[in-house]
Parts: sequence; structure tokens; C-alpha cells
Amino acid sequence: MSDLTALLRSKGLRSTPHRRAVLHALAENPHVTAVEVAAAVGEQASGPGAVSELSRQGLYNVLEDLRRVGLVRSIEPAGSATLFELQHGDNHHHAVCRSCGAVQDVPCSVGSAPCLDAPGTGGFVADEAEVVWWGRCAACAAAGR
Amino acid sequence: MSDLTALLRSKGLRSTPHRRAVLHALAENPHVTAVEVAAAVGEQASGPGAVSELSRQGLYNVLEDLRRVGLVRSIEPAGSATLFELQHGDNHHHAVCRSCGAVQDVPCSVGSAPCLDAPGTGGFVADEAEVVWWGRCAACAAAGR
DNA sequence: CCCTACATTTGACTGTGTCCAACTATGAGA
DNA sequence: TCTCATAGTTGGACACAGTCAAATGTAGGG
Repeated sequence: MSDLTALLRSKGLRSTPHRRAVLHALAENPHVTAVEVAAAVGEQASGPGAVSELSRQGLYNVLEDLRRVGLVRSIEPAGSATLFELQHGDNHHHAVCRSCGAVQDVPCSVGSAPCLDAPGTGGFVADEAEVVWWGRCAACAAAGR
Repeated sequence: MSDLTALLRSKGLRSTPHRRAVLHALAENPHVTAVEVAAAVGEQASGPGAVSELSRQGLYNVLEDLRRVGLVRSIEPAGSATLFELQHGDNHHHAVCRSCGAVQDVPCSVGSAPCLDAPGTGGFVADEAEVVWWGRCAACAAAGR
């Protein structure tokens, strides 16, 4: 039984080729859109342990299932489609390049979630603080873009 | 010449009925979607100083023009359409209710933008930090939603 | 008053994601 | 090993937000 199978079972999900393929694809490509996940899964279709392509609906089902059990996180930077990444134990944030759109993980420097004080204003009860830094990635900054 | 006309002129934009109507609508309704802006502008169509409804394209053009000159800010909370609000001088963030979707302003407590230290990681040059708190608004928390 | 650059409209189109109903595979218990 | 309920998958239609391109209208300086 592969690691991925064990992982899925431990979360109460059946181990299916598509779910394993999506997890594998996300392990290799962080911060990808649903379309890119589909493409990566398609790649594996040609390799060993062949996986048939999965339908759009199937893809969203898999991603939602994995998200629900905490194996996958998604972010939606303004102006871009939903991006998916594996959920590690950490509570990190993201830096998005305005020029090329690249997304980079940023370790949370203030502690565990919510890692910023909740706004005291008006009785709002916060359970999560999401931070996105906007700017230029190293490559784009160097190229003067 | 109205205040709004003067404001638009000062930013180098022509003063048109639609632009004034959009500014007026945003002054009364913060954090609204493009569709809601259109509806609010439509309301004014029946009142005095009648404004004809504006097309979808016209609406996006107006919003983009106003955004470009700094009169309007937009935010895109995950799972919702772009929300627009007037740009005041301050650098505030937002708290979004998971239950009813209400958005509330949160004054930036850490200073001026970027109000959080830029990530030192890998040469990324940040020019803005965007923070969103997720949780329950006062009303929803009280109602146990 | 009249021109011209700027503003607006119209309608088709794209990308991303959801809904629904039918179909197929899986695996736990008999 | 068989059966069947449940979980998973598929395809097609659809909804929503936003964009593109080209034709038309208008604000405001001369």
C-alpha cells in the first residue's frame, strides 16, 4: 500500500488513482490552478501507473474532498483563479508577484493562527487571518519589470 | 460645479453623470459588487438629476478609471466577486463574515503601508500587505451561526 | 458653436466553476 | 465468491463575472 493510499485512508477517504494522482501533482507543483492540476494529472496518464484523465467535475470533486479533510489548501489571489497547494502543518502566507504572478510561501512570523490580533472592532470574532504580500519576485525585480 | 465634478477634474478625469453617480453610490454603499453598483446607479435614474442606466461595459470602465486615479479601491475576498469601496486616505484592511459575507473595515494597527514587514525570503520586494480576517460578524456570532 | 479626444454602448465571447442526472466501480458483509 | 448499497465518475448544460472590439455619443476647450 503506497504512502498516499495510507494518507487518504487515514482521512477516511477511499484511495483512488485520481486522488493519488492529484496529491502527487500538487507535491510537485505548488500553487497551481485547477486547469494546471488537470494537465499534471494528464501527464501521469502517459507514464507508468497510468491514470486516465479525469473530467472537470471529477477534478473539482477530488480537490474539494482533499480540501475538506485538510490535505489541500486553496488560495484566491485577486485577479487569478483559485490556486491549490498541499496543506502542510504550518500556517504560512503568500507573496504574489504583480509582474509574473508567481506565488511564494512566506512562513508566518507572528505565531500560530490567527497570527494577527483579531480586530476588536464591533464584536467581530475572527478565526483566521490571511495575509498576502504584493510586489515583485526576485527574478522580476532583477529584470526591472 | 459640484464637489464630485471638482474631484474628478482634479484627477484629470472628465466629469460625467455616470462617474458622479458611481461615486455617489459608493459613498452610500461600501463594499459592493459591480452588479450592486449598477443597481444603485439605476436607483438614481428615477430620482432628481436623473442618470440613465449604464451598460455593463460602461460600469467596468468607470470603475477601472476611478480605481486608476485612486478614488476607488477594490478587494476580492475568496469566493466572492470583486467588491468596490471609496478610497480614503487611510490604509485599512477587512474582516469578512463567513456566515453572511458582510465586510467590515479594520483600521491598520501597525502603521502605514506596507503595514507588515516584507518577507525577507528570496529577494521578494513587497510594496503592499493585504490582510483579511475571516470569522463571524457580531450579528452572526450572536445568532450562533 | 464646433471639433476632437474621450466616454459609452452593444453584443459576442472567454474562463472558471457549479448543477444535475445517469452511469460505473468498490469493498464489506452474507 | 456474490451482491448490493455507497462512493466515485462522467458529460452536458448552465451561471456568473469579467473582457474585447467596433460603432456611436458627448464633454468641454478653442
